[in-house]
Amino acid sequence: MARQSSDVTESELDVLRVLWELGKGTIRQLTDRLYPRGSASHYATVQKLLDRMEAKGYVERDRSLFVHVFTARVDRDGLIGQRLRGLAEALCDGSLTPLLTHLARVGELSDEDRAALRAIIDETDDPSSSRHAKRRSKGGTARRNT
Amino acid sequence: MARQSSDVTESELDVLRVLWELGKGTIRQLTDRLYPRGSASHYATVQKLLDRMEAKGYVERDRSLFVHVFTARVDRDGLIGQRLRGLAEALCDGSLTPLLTHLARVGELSDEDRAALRAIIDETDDPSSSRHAKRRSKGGTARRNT
DNA sequence: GATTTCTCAGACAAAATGCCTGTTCTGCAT
DNA sequence: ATGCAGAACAGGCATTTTGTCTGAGAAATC
Repeated sequence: MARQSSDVTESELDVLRVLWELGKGTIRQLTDRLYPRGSASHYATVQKLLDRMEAKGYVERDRSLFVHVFTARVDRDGLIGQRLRGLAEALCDGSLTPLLTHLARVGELSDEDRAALRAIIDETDDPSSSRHAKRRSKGGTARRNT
Repeated sequence: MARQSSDVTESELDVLRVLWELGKGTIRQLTDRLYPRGSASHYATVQKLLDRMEAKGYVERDRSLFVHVFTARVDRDGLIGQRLRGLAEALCDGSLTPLLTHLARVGELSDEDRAALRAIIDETDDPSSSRHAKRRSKGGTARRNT
């Protein structure tokens, strides 16, 4: 009835952010960063968050030392991709294109953004085509939903 | 401690989808569509969902007739935008650009998609610039987060 | 050996979510 | 008019999530 528990929550995301920043860390290090002058409860809170994140596959735990060391198993871009895919699944029948066009249309783009975007499009383009070919082949490439 | 209740849930999204399809509808119509051969409980379920969606501002309720008629107050594109903005807020410091580049990079694009995207970029581009200007001004446009 | 620090297991309240049961009210047919 | 089908509304409930916290035990350090 409620959520299916596979997404990252806000507090878990806080932990991830610190992990991204530090590269890796123990529970204490993460706790100190998240709750300056934190109590023993906060330590346990972070621990529980890490437990759940490990279960969900978002962090890796190195148990070789007595003091466990945690590493992020997903980076920012990975999370972005995951959420975008979820969004596409929920609202666009699995296709990412509507999201892209929405952003291009409504997102405020700086000149740099536009230039970068054009570069990416050109780069991703079929290498056999010329750089700014407006339209090379008309049919063909089917949309994949996975 | 749980979610802040302003997002659309999965079941609510189901209701919205039917509303988008029909344009508008009574509770009974929506119930029939969502639960073919549904019982009285299903009717109440849909009603509760609509109540909550009205409270959140996602649907509008016409009380002028005895039988209330509901309309979606947000369309698919609106929801997409809302979620994209939330995503940007959570993961990209409010900037939509990383989402855009991610999609352009990883999203499978058909030739049509690419062409359409290029058209949008060109269209959104400052009219004073030439169509494929690689870089017109260097500084300038600040990124807005709202 | 004592103290500290860690891990681990479990409990807890608050909230969200989906579902269901009444109860009341309206409009219509008999 | 009166009874009845259907609608609105209010409230409750079970389940799950989420963030927090407690207590017990194991390991390390002094």
